[in-house]
Amino acid sequence: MLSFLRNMLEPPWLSFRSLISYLIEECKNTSQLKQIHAQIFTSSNLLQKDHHFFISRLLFFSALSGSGSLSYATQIFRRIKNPNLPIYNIMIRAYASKNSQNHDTHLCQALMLYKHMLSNGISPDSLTLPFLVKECTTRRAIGTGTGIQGQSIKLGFNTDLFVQNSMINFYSACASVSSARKLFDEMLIRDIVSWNSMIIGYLRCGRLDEALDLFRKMKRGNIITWNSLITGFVQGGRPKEALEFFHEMQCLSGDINMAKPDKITIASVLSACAHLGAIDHGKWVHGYLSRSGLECDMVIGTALVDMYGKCGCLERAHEVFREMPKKDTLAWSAIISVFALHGYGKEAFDIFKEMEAEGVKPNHVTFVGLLSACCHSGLVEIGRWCFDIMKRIYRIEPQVHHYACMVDILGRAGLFGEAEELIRNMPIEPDVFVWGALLGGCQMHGNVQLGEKVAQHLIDLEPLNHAFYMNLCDTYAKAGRYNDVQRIRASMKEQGIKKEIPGCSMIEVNGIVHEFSTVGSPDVVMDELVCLLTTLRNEMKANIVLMKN
DNA sequence: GTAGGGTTAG
Repeated sequence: MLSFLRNMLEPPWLSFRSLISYLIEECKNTSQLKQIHAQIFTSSNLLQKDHHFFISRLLFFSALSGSGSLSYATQIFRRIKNPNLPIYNIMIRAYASKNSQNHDTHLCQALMLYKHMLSNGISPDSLTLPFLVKECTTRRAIGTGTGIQGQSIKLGFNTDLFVQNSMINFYSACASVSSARKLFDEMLIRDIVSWNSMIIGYLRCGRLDEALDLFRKMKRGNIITWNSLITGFVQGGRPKEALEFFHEMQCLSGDINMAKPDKITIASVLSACAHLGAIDHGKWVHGYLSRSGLECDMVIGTALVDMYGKCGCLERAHEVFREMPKKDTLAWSAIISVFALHGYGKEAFDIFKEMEAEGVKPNHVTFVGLLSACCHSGLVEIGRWCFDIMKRIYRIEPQVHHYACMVDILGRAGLFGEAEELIRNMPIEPDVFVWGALLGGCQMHGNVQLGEKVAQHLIDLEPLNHAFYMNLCDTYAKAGRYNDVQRIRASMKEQGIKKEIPGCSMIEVNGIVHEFSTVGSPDVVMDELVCLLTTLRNEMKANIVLMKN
C-alpha cells in the first residue's frame, strides 16, 4: 500500500487530501492505519502543512469506525500539540458514544475533554453539544444534561435545531416529557427529528394517545416514525393497534414518498404478532420478509423464534432457530423460554448445555427462561441448582423476577418453609410478584394459614388490586371454608373493589384477531369456544369414568 | 451531528 501511496503522490488530478482520505477509509484495521499514519509523518512539508486535516481523518476512522480502535485514537490525540475544534469534536463524540463497559468513565472523559477544550480557548460549535447531550441521555445523567442545556443557552446554541432536538430527547427520556413538550412547543422551526423525538418521548412513558395525536398532526412520518409507533404500541400493551399501523403502512405503499417497511419494522411487527398470538399474521410477515429480499438477521431470527413459540408452534420456532447462522445470548434465551413456555423443562436445559458448549454466555434473561422451565415442569431440585449456579458460577446476581420464579417453583411444590426463608433472606425488597407467587402456592395447596398472612401483606401493598382478594377467596374455597369466601366478597363489595378490567384473551380466527373476555366478546368466537369447551369437558368426563372402571 | 429493532413471571 505504501508504494502505491508514493506512486500516487504526484498526479495532478488527485489532491493529497482526497487521496489520504480515500486510503484511510479503505483501511481494514488499525495496523493498516498505522502505516498511513507513519507515511503522513515522513512525507513532504506539503503534507505537514495540512497536518490537522490528516490527523482528524485518521482520528475519525480510528475512533468512530467499527474497524478502528479508540485506544489508538487516544494515543494519537495525546500527541497533538494544539488540537482544533474538529479534532475535539471527534474525540468527544467517540468517548460519548463508545459502548464501553465503564460508561461513567467514558462520560467523564467526554466531559473532561470538553472542559479541556474550553480551557484551551476553543468554543464548541453546534456539533459538540448534541454529542454530549446524547451521552447524558444514554447514561440518564440528569444533572449533567441540565448543566449542558445551561451552557447551550450561555453560548447561544439553544436555538440550534440539532441542540434542541437532542435536548427534547434528553428531557423526554430522563427528566420529564412535559419539559420536552415545552421545548418542542417553543421551537420556531421543527424538522422530522423534532417530531419523532417528541413522539418517541410520549411512547417511552406510555402516553400512547398523546404520541398518536402528535403523529396525526405531523405532515408525513418517515420510517423511524412508523417503526417507533409500532414498537411503542407493542411495548405499551396495545399490540393490536401496532398491527393496524403496519396495515396502514401497506395501504399507503402506493405513495412514492411513503416509508417502506425495513428490518426494524419486521422485527417490531413480529413482536406484535407474538403478543397477540396472531399466527396467521406472523406467517404472512415471515413470507413478506422472504419476498421483500430483506436480510433475516439475528434480531429478526430471534423475533421469529419468539413469535412462533408464543403462537404455539414450538417445532417451527425450533426450526427457525436451527436455521439461524449466528446466535447470540438473546437468541438462545428466546428458544429456552419457548421450550419453557411449552412445558419442556428437560429440553430447555439441553439447549442451555448446547449454548454453553457453543461458548455463548448466558445472562439474567436466560436464567428467567430456565427457572420458568423448572416452574412449568415442576423441576424443584433442578430449580434450586439453577438458582445456585446462576450466582456462584455465572456471577449473575438474582433480580426480583428470579426470586419470583424460585418462590413460584417452591410454592407450587408446597415447600412453604423454604419459600418463606428464601423471601426472608432476599437482599432486595420482595415485590408483589414474589409475594403473589407465594400466594399462588397457598391457593393451589389450600394453605389458609399462610395464605391469609401473605394476602394481607399484598393488600397492604396494593389495597385496590382485586386479584389478591380473589386469590384469598380461592384459597378459602380450596380448604372448603366457604363462609370466609362470602366474608371476603362482602368486604370487597363494601370497599367498592371490583374487577374493573375484565381478564381478556385474544385468538386469531381466519386471520382476524378477536379479543374475548367475560364481558363483550364476538359472538361467533364465543359460540365456537363454548362448543369446543363443552366437547372437551364431556370427553374428559368420559375418560374419568373409563379410568375409574 | 440529533430520532427507531429481538429474548424476562404472573
